[in-house]
Amino acid sequence: MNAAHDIIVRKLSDHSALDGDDLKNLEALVLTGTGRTLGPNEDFIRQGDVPKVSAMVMSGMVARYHLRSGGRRQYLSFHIAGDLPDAQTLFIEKTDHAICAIGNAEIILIPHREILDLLESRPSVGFAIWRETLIDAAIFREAITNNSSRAGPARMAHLFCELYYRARGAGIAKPGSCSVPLHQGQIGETLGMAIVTVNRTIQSIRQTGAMEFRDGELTIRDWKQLTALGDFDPTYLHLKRPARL
Amino acid sequence: MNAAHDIIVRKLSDHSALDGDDLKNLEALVLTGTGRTLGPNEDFIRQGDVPKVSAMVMSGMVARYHLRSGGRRQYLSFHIAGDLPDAQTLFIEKTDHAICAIGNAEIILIPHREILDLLESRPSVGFAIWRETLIDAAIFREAITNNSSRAGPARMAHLFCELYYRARGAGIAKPGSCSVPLHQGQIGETLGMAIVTVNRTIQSIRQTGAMEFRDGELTIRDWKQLTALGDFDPTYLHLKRPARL
DNA sequence: CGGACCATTGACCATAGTCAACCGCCGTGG
DNA sequence: CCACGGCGGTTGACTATGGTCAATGGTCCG
Repeated sequence: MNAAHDIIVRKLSDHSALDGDDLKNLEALVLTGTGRTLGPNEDFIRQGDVPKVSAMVMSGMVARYHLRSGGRRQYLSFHIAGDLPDAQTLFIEKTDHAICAIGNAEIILIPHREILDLLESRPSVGFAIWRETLIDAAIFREAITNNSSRAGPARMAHLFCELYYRARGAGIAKPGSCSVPLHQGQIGETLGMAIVTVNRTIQSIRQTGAMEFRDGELTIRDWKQLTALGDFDPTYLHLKRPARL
Repeated sequence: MNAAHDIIVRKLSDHSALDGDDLKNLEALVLTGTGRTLGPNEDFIRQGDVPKVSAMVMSGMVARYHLRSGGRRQYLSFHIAGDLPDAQTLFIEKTDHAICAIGNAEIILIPHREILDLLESRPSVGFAIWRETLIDAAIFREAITNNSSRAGPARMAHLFCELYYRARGAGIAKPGSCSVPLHQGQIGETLGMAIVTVNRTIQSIRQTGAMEFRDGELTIRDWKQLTALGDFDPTYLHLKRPARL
């Protein structure tokens, strides 16, 4: 695993112009963080919490989700190495959604106080983090469109396209495959589909030869076909350097 | 109509602590803006644009939407007086969604240059605008949950609850009603429902006596019943002062 | 070996989509 | 002034996608 400062520097300089002093301050910032290892399904933020720290994902995958009255979960987004899944707690006190690990994950927790101090002294670092939260919002918007206007197979294909593309961008994908440690039930709670429908839809896509998904591993067999099926256009991810695919 | 600086001061001080100098600078900021009047369905940002200004809504309603390949629209959010529907263009160059007016609307357009200068000189104003964009993101998250996990009537009730609650918060609702100049087809493109289903769902809710929706006017007949039907909890809107209902 | 959990399959059902027609209103133009 | 056309809303009949219910198999772990 890379060191924390490598991960965040890579992530933020991917889309923002940061000078040497900015980077030095960023490295100092992550040193103030404390590591934490999470097991599958373990929450580290619950709905209603008022956190005093924000997390950066070091390895594995974490997810944000709403807990509906009645107990149903709705997964909202997934986050991989370099992501800041709860940057919004800097300025929104009471969290309106929970965050848990999907599979095993490692995060570091950085005190809000340290981040806020850095925002005041180095505005360009603040703008870079702000931009991160804006890209998050773009991903949420795409999820609205995906879950509201695409039929089952396209909806699922789009999700897998996004996860693979982002894993590529983060440099944690193997050639033609990446880790997606989701269960079929969780995919259903992401796409708004019943678990049986998830199962059947995965099989129907598998039969087209576009991809495989099994045992937490996503394998791309035909990227062009998969993106066509999912109507996937990565513009909304706002990755400056397009991932090699 | 109120003056622009009244609207933005009201909006931002609703959830952020701004001192007298901050407010003075905000008022100066909106003076640099130019007004624009929009007709129904008129775009003022198109997908792929690289705008040099950001808008604040003065009156009426504007909407963000995705244009899918094939021409289908997916509405993502609606914005009323005081909202900043394209603040994200400050830090994300290429817009990934379009914005249009719903009904007649008035906006003012403020140059990015002026806003960015203010962010550097008055960080707390920047934080307030940042928080605005984070609340936007919370609304997007709720839309994911709404459109993905609620059945037709609940989904529609939730949308109307949000629109009324926000209109209340912005001070532009009448007692028990507010303007929602959407057509049934647009509601379908918001909730991911076919237009016939929208029509039937509106009628079924109307029959419960919870609300009326007709000719662009939303009338609340039984707020408690409507919120129960829509499973509506306004926490995610992060309005400090709860709107009177 | 038993139980828990996840994936898979089958049979049936319900919600919501498609297709099509009609109504009422309004603005335009003959 | 009235006829026409367009648009939004409404209704009906039919269809299909996807949900519910239920049972089975496989794997891992205690």
